[in-house]
Amino acid sequence: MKRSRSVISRLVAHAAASPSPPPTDASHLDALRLFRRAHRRGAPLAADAFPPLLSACRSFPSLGRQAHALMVKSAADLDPVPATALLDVYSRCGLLRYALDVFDGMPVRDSIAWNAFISCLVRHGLPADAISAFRAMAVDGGSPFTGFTLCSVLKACASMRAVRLGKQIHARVIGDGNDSLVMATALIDFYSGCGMIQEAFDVFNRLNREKDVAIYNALISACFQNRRFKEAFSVLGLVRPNEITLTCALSACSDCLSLSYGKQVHCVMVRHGFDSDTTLCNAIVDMYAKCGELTSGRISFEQIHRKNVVSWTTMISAYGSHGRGVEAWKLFKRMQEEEISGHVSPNAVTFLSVLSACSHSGLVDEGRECLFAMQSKHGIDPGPEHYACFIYLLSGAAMLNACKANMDLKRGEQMARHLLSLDPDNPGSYVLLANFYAACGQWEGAEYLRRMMKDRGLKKEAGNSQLELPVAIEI
DNA sequence: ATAGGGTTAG
Repeated sequence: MKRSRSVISRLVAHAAASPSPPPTDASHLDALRLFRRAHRRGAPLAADAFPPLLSACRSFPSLGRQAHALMVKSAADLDPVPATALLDVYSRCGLLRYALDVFDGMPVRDSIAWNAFISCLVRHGLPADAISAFRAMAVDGGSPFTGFTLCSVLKACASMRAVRLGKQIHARVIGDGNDSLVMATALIDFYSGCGMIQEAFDVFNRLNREKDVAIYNALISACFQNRRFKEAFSVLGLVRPNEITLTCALSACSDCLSLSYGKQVHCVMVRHGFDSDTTLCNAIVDMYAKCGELTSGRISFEQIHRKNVVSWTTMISAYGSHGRGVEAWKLFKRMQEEEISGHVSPNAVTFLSVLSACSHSGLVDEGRECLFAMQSKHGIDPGPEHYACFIYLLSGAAMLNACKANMDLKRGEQMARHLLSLDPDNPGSYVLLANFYAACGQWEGAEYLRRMMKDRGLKKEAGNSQLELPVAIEI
């Protein structure tokens, strides 16, 4: 018996969909409150109540578990429609294990269930498993491939560089007469990922329908990924840009160090009022920093309304690569202070950026503190890259000390000069080099450096030795 | 109920 849509389903769907296109955390919360009220009054739980409820759970991952429990109680977990919605919630919340369990427990799997499963594997960086699932889907029968399937598998092919399979899919797409924009965009992205830029252009040019901004963005991004800057900029001129277009353009400006073009993109962004898009703002900060305008980067960073992890990490690594380790460290500290109100926690990349910044400035104690804090305070296990960075930091510090102890003037000078070129405005670097000369008995060199410091108006603050290196190394 | 284009490190 096919019942008409339950009241609870309609109510929740309505709340989740308002304001119309993009559901927000607030509208999801409204939907959840509505559901709870109806549920407490004893409204019957039909299977069709769950998909809209589960959409609302995307903003509150822990509730997905409770919805799952209700589904088991009402046997809705055996129905492929709500089960697929549940799988998708777990997938989007990063709960891979739960998502796989849902798929395993489904007695009936239609194409959409398979598609959601494959998409989940791709999203979690398991392209080989996604391709295996794709083959299993073919064997399974009764659940034919759809355009959704092929789009997800193309993404897996790009990360696996599975050119043969990707081309087979392309052939099938042509055979099916599927010339949708989404499919063409996925194909462009696939060819781009495999370094086949000409094939990407061919897909674009052979498409006989009106193109949208997403497919232009895919082509522009394809050009940049394959370092075809000239073509990228000429394609850019053909489209009315959105936030994503500008983000692509900015990462290219960072790559080819084109400050003048980057500034123009910044102007376009302001003119379009795109300044609330955090991803785009992050790209602006990065562009200024990579093009040498650290101060402009910092100003843009401060202006970001809703800073996320990437905003903070970008600014920290900007300081790091400019040899401003102390500034990077201060910003990292400030990030943790604002964490309480702003809910922005550092991630593994943030810690690597901090470690890297410390290593470029010889901040051994700070680096060590960072490495320990990531485990004990934030529960993130350091990966090999974190240890490698920390070892590099220790060895750099040990090296200069060794040069000093062995009076290895030539090697020590090389290293100290490198330090100076990284950080010419940091008085600590001059003092370090001067002390190194003094330790080696090169008094003229020491005097020369102190004079140079004075001429450049740099003063070393007493008791604030930024680059003091430890005598003994201990971990 | 499922699919396309974007930012951070090394």
